[in-house]
Amino acid sequence: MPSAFATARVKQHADHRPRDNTAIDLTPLPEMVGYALRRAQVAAFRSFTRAFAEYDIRPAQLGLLSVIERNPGLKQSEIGAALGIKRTNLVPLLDELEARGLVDRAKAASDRRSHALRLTDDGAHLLVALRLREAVHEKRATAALGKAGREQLLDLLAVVEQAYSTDEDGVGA
Amino acid sequence: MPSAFATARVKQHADHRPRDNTAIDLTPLPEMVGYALRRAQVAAFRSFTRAFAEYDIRPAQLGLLSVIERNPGLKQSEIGAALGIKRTNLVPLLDELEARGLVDRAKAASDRRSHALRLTDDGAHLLVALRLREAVHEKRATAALGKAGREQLLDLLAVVEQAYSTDEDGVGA
DNA sequence: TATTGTTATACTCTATAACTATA
DNA sequence: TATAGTTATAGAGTATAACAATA
Repeated sequence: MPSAFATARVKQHADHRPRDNTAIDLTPLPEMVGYALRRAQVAAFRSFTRAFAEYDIRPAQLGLLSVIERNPGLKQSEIGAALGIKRTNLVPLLDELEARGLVDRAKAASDRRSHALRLTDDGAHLLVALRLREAVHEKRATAALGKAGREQLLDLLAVVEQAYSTDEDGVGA
Repeated sequence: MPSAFATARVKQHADHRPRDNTAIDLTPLPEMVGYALRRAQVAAFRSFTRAFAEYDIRPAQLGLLSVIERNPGLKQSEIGAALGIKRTNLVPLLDELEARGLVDRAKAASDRRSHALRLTDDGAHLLVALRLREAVHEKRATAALGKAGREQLLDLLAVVEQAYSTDEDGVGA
């Protein structure tokens, strides 16, 4: 998709946003940030699944492999906190990566309760391939958004995440 | 959160985006659109859950009630297509709304295979309250993003959804 | 034959409670 | 007592296959 087209659309506002041709009135859903986030996230997830089908890797798994490589020896609880995954849900994720021979759980010498996580050689090699595929996949977004649009989106998403996280009861003071 | 602060952050680029103080290197996850989408969407979902806890309403349910009100008499398959919900998964969702007396499934006269969906009076009344709460909840995003930032985000999300949907194998041509 | 709604089922993500072994 | 990892379990979203009633 040509970048010029994408750039033009980025400058559109609500009135010019693409409308459904289904004749079904979705008002006010398309104007809700949460709804738009959900639609985009589901589309991105499906695209990811297709792109990484040959490796049988899901987004959370790529995230784990990536963080473990950049931070070898980290404890499970630390990685879970960094990625927003509860330690209880991290267990089966790591079980699978370990069973596939991609990650190694070693008893830490300093604190024998915890595990020091590292990639195996297989894991490191696979991650190289995954990163290449990731770069191609990411270009999908960049091609449609434009470089500046993509950066802007990342900034706006960080603001939204922050706004909805700092939120005690969900409806403000 | 003051809008001036939000606007300032919107203009930041990758290098100035808020960094983790966990000392854990997440590179390159924060630069991936899919990862940022996921983080923001989960935060928005949790915020929604808190905001609508007293009504016991989830995002998908608000979407259904909203679309049914604006398009009374629609078939399940039509609503499912409009909201991106498979008809098989729509069944338990509508079952619950019907059991709570919010939605009515009537046999359509024209095609007796299908159901004409309508809100009950209770459903219509509840939706009024839900819309008020929704407006308050949505202000969270607007306050953090600014009006222009929010519109920009909606535009960018529409582009991303489109880009990842038009995508056959997830990695481009 | 095709479509509408349905049932049954499976997998993933998220969540809470309680256990174990260490600290 | 508190923490790290684990187990068990439950709820919700998404997915496919197959069935009955109707078109």
